[in-house]
Amino acid sequence: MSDYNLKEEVTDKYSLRGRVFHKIREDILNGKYKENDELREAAIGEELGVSRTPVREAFRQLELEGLIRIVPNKGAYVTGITSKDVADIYMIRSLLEGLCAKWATERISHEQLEEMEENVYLSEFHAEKGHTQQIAVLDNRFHEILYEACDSKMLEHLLKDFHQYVYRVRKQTLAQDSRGNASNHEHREIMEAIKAHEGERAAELAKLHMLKAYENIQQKGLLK
Amino acid sequence: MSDYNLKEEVTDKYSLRGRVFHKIREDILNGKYKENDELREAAIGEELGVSRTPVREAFRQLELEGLIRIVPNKGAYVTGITSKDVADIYMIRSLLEGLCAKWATERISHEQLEEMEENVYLSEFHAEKGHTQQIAVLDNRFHEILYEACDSKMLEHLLKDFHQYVYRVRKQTLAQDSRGNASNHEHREIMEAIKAHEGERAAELAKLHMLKAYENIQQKGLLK
DNA sequence: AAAAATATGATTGTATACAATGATACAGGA
DNA sequence: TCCTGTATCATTGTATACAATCATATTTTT
Repeated sequence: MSDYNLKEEVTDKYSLRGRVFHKIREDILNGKYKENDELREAAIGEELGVSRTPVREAFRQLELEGLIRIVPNKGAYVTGITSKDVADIYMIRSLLEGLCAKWATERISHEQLEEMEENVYLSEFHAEKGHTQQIAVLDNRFHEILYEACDSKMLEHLLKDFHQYVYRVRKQTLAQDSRGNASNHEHREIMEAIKAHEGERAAELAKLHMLKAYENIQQKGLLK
Repeated sequence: MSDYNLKEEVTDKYSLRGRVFHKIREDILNGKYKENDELREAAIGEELGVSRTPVREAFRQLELEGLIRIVPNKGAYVTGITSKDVADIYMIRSLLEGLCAKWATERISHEQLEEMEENVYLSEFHAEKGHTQQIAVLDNRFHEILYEACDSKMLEHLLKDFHQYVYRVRKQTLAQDSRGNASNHEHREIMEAIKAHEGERAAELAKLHMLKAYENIQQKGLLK
């Protein structure tokens, strides 16, 4: 946040430093490194076949993203997400996704709208077949399309960061399915509101979509 | 934001790396390094009396904060803020400051409320005397108190980042005064709504406060 | 003279060396 | 036994050395 955090991802995605950064990040989000685990520069460097230098630089970035906490002269520790953090993020996201949907209504390109429609159809198809894995991927993509369609680098970056940040929690929910149908229906409604150029309705629906997603997480008792 | 960008500032504020980071950041926000300036690792390291290593690490963080843009194998360049960026940020901030004010209403401590009241009184005093410099400082502080009072590390960090990010633009507005009285009055209204435990009203007022601040920037033609 | 190829210098990227710091284990004394 | 001081070791912090890359200038070729 810090920062609105507006890093340039595209340019460095394939540089060595970029790869180290993305790899560690992925390992944290996927749960390989767990809450309060200590990350040692040398060990990770060795594992990735690089020296400590790029690892250290990646650590600094991960700290700013809030995934690790660096205690000077001591070490780097994976930060935990408290249930309050998750609650806060979903509340913040509900506002921002609403704004995003409103802007997207005005600014979405033809191609983006088509991909969104396709996404909704495909997701409904996979829901019938019970393909939870594909539904999860499509759910992620639906929101990404929305973020890109709002045509605001600031908002897009912010929402993508939050989206990733709660991934550790969401992973569990998505695996449990059950909300898949409801979620798909909400996606369809948002898409149709955007298609009909009803910005305010799209905003309201996107906002509600987030609040319901949070309720689901909460009810399932996925949070401590 | 990225941010959410949730760096740990306290722990490293006085480490060497931390100092380098904060110094460069300050130099950018204060305008010493201007839009599209190229920052050379060696030159800055020499100026600060350190080697390139801590400078590089600071660069990585500044990139994530969106203050500079790193082109691999080429260099680091100060990012410009477009007028659209500013517009987007103020729109986003209006939503988030609203949420912040609502939460603050429920969670503000006695000490924080007292400091806020004092802040409002002092600001009105300095406004009468025409002390623009003090008004600017108090204005910054008013919002910081609000951010801290909402008792959400996530939201606090996000808002502080945005606050800093638009500092480059706001500096000019604040120097021009003129909105000082209106702004002070809005601060007072927000404070009183919080004091009266009227969360929704505080939210609405805080939201409006942001939108008016943006209108002011826009009208003054401070943006390209 | 124009274009292409090459050489030169400056700058970033990475690895490594050394210094500083913190944690742990052990020894000595109360 | 418990506390304290010291030694040792692991780890991070910083500086430096070298490699890779890019921009520019120079030379060569047509």
